[in-house]
Amino acid sequence: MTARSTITPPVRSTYRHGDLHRALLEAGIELARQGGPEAVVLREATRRAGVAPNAAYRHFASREALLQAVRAASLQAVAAAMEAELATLPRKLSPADFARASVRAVGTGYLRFALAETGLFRTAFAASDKLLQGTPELSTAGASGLNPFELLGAALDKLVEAGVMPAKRRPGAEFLAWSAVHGLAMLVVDGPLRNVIGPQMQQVGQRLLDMVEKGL
Amino acid sequence: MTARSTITPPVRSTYRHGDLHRALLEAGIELARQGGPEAVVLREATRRAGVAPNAAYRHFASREALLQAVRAASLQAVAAAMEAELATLPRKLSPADFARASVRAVGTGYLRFALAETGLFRTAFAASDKLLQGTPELSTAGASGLNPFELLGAALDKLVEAGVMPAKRRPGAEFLAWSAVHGLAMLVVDGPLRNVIGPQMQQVGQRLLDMVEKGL
DNA sequence: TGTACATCAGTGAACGCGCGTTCACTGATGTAC
DNA sequence: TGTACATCAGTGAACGCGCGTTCACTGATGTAC
Repeated sequence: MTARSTITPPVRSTYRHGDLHRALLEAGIELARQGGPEAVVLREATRRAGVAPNAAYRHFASREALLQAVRAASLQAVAAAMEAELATLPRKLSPADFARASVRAVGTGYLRFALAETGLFRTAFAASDKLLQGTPELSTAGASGLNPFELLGAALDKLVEAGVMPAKRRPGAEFLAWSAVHGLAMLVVDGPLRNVIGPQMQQVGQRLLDMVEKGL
Repeated sequence: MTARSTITPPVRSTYRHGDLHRALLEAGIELARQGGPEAVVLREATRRAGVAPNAAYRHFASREALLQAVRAASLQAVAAAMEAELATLPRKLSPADFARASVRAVGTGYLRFALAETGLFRTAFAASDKLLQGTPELSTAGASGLNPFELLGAALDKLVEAGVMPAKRRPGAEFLAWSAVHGLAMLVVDGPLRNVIGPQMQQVGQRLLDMVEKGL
């Protein structure tokens, strides 16, 4: 999938690199962007940073640790995409409309991100051997301080506050909305609908959000 | 994840294996069952069949070809799970209720399979390097002769026939229903909800199907 | 019915690949005196 | 202000691993005569 780097690494005049931690992380993010989580390869990251393979171990305990860091950055990027979509909402909506539009914006941001940054999307939400136990998975926030899951939760809360959604249906509603949007993203990005949908994606996405809005 | 085989391979008295094609396929399915698509490793399959590694090439052109065969078998198993669920429906429902129950059964079968056979589920719906172009992906049918996608389509057709769903909303409805169910499956099976949901899975699944039913 | 021979399933050995990781090291930095 | 020295970031070489795949082969089968 992603080829080994053939780029001449940045020549360094100093013995110390200066900011190898950051350089490795950025190389890792670039690898994930192009090839998803399995493309995050320690040796390739060091190659791109212009450094011996084992130098990475001064900054990351293992390949898995680097991957975790890349994953965290990916989640942050998902949150940012959602926030960007939320920021486009007109100010002068009624509370009910604003709440509805917020939920849509969160979903639209998610789908947009999945299509635009497939590799990072897959990295953000792929299974990790590491965190099999413990739950602080989604713990990386965007500018608002909220992670993707929390952004969705906040939008759903508005729905209740505005009286659009009965409070008794609120608990667990994140899982339902998230499932719908996540499923479409996975089918298109990584699954059997890669070639089926495509141009109609925008439209299908909006219909899906209609379904969620009506069905919640 | 899945360890190399330490099992003594079945001792063979004949020079010819007899049915190596089938043996390799079954070994591949077992590997996928335990570890998903990336666990389908040619050498391990030959080890389990008690045969030299290169013997596989008499029956499969490449590792990718074996993986395709395993994928086809996995899809067939998904279809079978759906059919099993459909078979439990009471006969004496009204057409409308039967149609609604059929859609639910298809979804329930999908979710059940994803939970019970995680590895096969992931294998069935993972991206393949091979079929990046061309669309005959889901072309493996269950006993009814329909593949999972077609089973869902048939259930939705019944919804229209019974007058539960307006015909104009029918086109593309597969994508919406499938997305919802697929998303929940992926989040739970391979994603960040692995540890969050779990016991409540049954209940969340039914609420999700409520949402789909109402939202379509 | 018996035998030569083509066919082809499975073997043994080897290839090159790239990976993660460990070891003992070297060289620059910056701090204590 | 100058110097000894501890610290620690990066190096060079090597390890073992398991993989997919290719090569020239060997042995059993079954078909043609």
